[in-house]
Amino acid sequence: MKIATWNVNGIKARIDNLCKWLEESSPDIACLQEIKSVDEGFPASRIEEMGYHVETHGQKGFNGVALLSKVDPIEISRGLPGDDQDVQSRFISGIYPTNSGPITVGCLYLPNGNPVNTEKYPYKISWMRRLNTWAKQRLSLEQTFVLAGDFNVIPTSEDVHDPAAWQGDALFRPETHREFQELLHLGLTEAFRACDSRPHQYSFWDYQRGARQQNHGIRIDHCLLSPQMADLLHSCHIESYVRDWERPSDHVPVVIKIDT
DNA sequence: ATGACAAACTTTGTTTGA
Repeated sequence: MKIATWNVNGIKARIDNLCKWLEESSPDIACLQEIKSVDEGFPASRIEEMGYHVETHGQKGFNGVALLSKVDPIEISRGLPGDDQDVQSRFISGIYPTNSGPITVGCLYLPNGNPVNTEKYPYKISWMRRLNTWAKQRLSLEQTFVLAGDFNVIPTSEDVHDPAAWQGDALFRPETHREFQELLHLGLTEAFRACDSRPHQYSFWDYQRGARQQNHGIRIDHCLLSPQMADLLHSCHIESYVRDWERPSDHVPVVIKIDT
């Protein structure tokens, strides 16, 4: 089965591209970020007509995440636990039946964190610690899960065109890398790197400065797998051609294939 | 140092993103 993550940068502006992509790529489960819509404004019916079940966790104007699936979920949970004051819609998780038993899919839009000298950066770091707690709890139960989404983390210098330009940026700071490594050290597998050792494979290109044409990108959309999920991993690839469609998102889908 | 592009709301300017 195919599980995909894609930051669509606005569902209302991207609905045509999304339907075209669902038709062509046909993921079994799709994690969407930055839907930038409240739940009532999400164009669910067009997606349902294509045979997908739709679950959203929206917000007015920005953020917002959604889970699309060919099979109905067993259970859906909205929001990342650990901070009752956090009103930003950045996390939704679902449990889905497969031939290999139930799997949990966590769809996340991790805070960007810039500018780093504002409250936005500590919010990012505390959000990463809450995500760590979420993962640790499920690892202790030996659950089969994937955390898929826009992590807003450039893992290494091989995942960015110009590392020097990103020094000090919230996506590339040592403390950000430390928190990302903490997640990996729990025993999670970063699917793309487990499958593909080539440097400079990107999932985001800025709209500005001809970044796509010059391949000035960054790899910030990731799939982190629990050991039980990593055992099922068949492959992982980035569908970068979607960036060249009319009116594209600045992110492209990242897809994992699982042997179930 | 920063914001050349895009999306959505606060709508003919502003906020946010990366």
